[in-house]
Amino acid sequence: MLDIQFIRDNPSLVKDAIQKKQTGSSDLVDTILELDTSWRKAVTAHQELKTDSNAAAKQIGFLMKSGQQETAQALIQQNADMKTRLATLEDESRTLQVELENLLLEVPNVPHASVPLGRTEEDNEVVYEWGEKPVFNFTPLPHWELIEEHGLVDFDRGAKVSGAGFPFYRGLGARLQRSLIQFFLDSAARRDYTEIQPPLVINEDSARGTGQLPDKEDLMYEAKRDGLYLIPTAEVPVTNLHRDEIIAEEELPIRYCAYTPCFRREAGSHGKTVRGLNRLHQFDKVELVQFVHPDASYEALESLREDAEALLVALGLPYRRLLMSTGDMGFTQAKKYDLEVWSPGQQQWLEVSSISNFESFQARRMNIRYRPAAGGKPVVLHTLNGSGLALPRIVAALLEHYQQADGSISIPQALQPWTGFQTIGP
RNA sequence: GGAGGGGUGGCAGAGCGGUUGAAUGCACCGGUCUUGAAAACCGGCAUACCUUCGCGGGUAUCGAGGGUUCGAAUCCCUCCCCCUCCGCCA
Repeated sequence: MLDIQFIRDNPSLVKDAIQKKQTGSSDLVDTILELDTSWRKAVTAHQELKTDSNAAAKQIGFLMKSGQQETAQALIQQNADMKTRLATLEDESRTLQVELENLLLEVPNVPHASVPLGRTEEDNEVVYEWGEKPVFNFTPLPHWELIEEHGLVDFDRGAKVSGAGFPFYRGLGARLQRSLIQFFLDSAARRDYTEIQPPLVINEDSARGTGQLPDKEDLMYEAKRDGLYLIPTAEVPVTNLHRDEIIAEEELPIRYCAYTPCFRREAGSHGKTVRGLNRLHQFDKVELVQFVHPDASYEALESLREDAEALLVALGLPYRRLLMSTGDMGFTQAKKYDLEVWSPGQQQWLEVSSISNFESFQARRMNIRYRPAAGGKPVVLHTLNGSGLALPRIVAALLEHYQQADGSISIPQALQPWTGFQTIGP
């Protein structure tokens, strides 16, 4: 969420952000400012009365101790109505505060100046493209046919055992995916990310911290009985790792990588875009997360992006980088890139990474601050994250990209040290 | 899951109904002393919010929430977490 002080100082900027992000009416800002004024009035009134009552209590204590019971009793009588008046004022200010906080959660992050204005995904800008789309002297198959042919993933039995979108990977399919995970993690380690194995379930506070709650509860599987959610991405537990902490400035930047399965309900997804490995309820992902000094977050965004792109380059998979427009970038991000890999068997781009700078938006919700080395008050830091990378679509693109005329699939050289095999098939 | 013990500032650890945001020690920062350092001594050292042009003033916070009371870190209730023992278990 945004700092209330920032909204007080820059109401038109915030209104503008709401319009650009298409998250609702910018009247919200006026409502918030009015509420803020009445809240502050109520707080002041309550605190002033509380000052009086504290003074009276102190006085009574003093009288009691010095044996002046009667004077003390008189004072108690005199302030008999204090309690109810206090309770009324407290209720009032608390109600206003809760109302205000709820509205603050509805205000989206302000997009960075470099983000293109847009309404839909059509308005995202392709800012970079790498690699050549492969040319085949045969018709390339989509990955689900290659998978079927080589017995790499079993969708039907997954559907029997768990449901659609919960496949079994088997044999070389399982080994290929595991090798990719290992490759991604090892690459991250070389780039100074500390590996984390986080919990795969999170409590409500954590879901709120990264912005899954309120509003996006439909995204997550819920273990109602225990008040827990299955993680939709490692971003949630890993970013919450430092919730409610004050970090020494010298420790920044903090960089974490984590491999986890991710669980998403994906309610309402159907059709050919969800065929095969394109969209699953459970999928693997290596996530990169950074906690950085506010002055360094845009630099960090570019380096995080490079960390992800280096993986695609190493695998030799053609990809493009999209700079997301204001209308398509999401509620919590200030700036976001998507990386899409080319799927020759489907003749379409597949999103395999999403790389975002949240500035202080998440960190303020989570109350993550750093203590300036020069001394002074703690300052809210900046958080970023990006996939490095999401597995199933990489597997899909890799199978399709490296399929051979004889039906076999070759493994890119860079990956072979991890797989231990050079081909799948024939 | 059962029984018991406990959660206090960066850490350790007092306080167990009144003037306590909280003794003391350690750590940290500044100063005195010293050629320099150590030691010793002196001083400082939580967070959030409200208010003020500013100095400052105020409110809240002793795991979380609620209650009793003129007054709660201290008493009561609920929940969370940690430790010990028992049970179960990869």
